[in-house]
Amino acid sequence: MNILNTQQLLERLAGLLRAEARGLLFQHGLQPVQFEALHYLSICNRYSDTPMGVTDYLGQTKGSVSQTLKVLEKKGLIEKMPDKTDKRVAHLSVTDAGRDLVATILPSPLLERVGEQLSIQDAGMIEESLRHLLQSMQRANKFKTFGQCTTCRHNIQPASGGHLCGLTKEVLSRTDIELICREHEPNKAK
Amino acid sequence: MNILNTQQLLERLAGLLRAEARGLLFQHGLQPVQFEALHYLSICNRYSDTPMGVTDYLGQTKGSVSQTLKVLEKKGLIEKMPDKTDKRVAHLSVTDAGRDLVATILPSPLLERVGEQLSIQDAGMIEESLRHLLQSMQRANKFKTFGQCTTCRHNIQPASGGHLCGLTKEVLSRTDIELICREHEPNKAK
DNA sequence: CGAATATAGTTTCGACTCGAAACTATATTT
DNA sequence: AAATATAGTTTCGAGTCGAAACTATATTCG
Repeated sequence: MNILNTQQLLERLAGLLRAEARGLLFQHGLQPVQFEALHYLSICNRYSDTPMGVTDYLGQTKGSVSQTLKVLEKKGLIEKMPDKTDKRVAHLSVTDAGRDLVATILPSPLLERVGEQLSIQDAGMIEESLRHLLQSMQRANKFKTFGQCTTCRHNIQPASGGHLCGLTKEVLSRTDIELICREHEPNKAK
Repeated sequence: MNILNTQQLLERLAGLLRAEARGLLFQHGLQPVQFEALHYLSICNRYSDTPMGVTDYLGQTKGSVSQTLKVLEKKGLIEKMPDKTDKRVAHLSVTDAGRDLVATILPSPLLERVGEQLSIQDAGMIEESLRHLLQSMQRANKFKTFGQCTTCRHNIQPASGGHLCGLTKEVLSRTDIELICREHEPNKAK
């Protein structure tokens, strides 16, 4: 396998999809990250549809997410409702307009056109190849996702500030947590 | 073909590669887009190693690109040199430090490990699938492709041997044709 | 119980990216 | 020679994001 070539192919494929989404999103005045939040809210369960849920999913700070959600709400794509029992938490529901928007972006119209033009065999081979490759990459990582601490369930943020890895019990510097980790395990919805 | 599923696979694959690169890049204080510019300069030919070439490639404004290049130059990763004949244009060359940096990011260490573990047949099928899918998507779209001369309709191979660019009317060396070009336009669909 | 602490979320501020437009300098066209 | 086009830089304003301060509500613990 020509590694560089394969990597280039993957990146250009993903790049085409991202460029298409950016273009469609632009017509609605939305940023990619804002759409990611909207998409997440359209597929997450009722324990995960809160600002903190989005924060965990996106791996950003809650301050940034708060602003992202403000935009989505102002555009009428989501609605905020207080939790019945815990008055601190808010639940976010995607409006009909929001769901319509998600449907225009996903699945990719470009990829759909391609799918129609490919033969059944070609399409099957492509899908099988992608699945095989992803499996291999996960195996090469020993099923680890190599993410950053902000999205890792081992990460603990004590009141004293800074970060602590619950797995190694070590204090992590600002630099540490930007790096990807072999022990990374994604945060699960709470 | 399950479009949504295929799209998800592509995005997860690209996401793994991007997360890995982000982590490595952070150690050098570089943004992903800055590395993209550096990488482009390390593989483009002498008609394309200018600020405008980078601008076309990145799809940003020349103002933004100017700032990106300023960062790369300040870090000693590229060098600027005036064109011999046209005093308006500058050529950008990647320094040894720049090439070293590119080499640590590309090819992906993760993907390299995967390549070692796959069988020849599996690897070939994956690569072929990706190429097939990208071709289909590029045909369904009409994006700037920035490819090599071998796939460019400007490329002419005279009987005398060697290569000739039909656009610039210049003879191209063996190394020339390995580089990607901003003027690249794909050959008619095969 | 009440005080300390933890948690959900918002607001504010500063660093940074990016696009638009003004600007300089050189080439090309008419 | 003048008008126009092109390469590139600088400036400015809008937007994103993280850090930290802040509000409000829950939970823990002495």
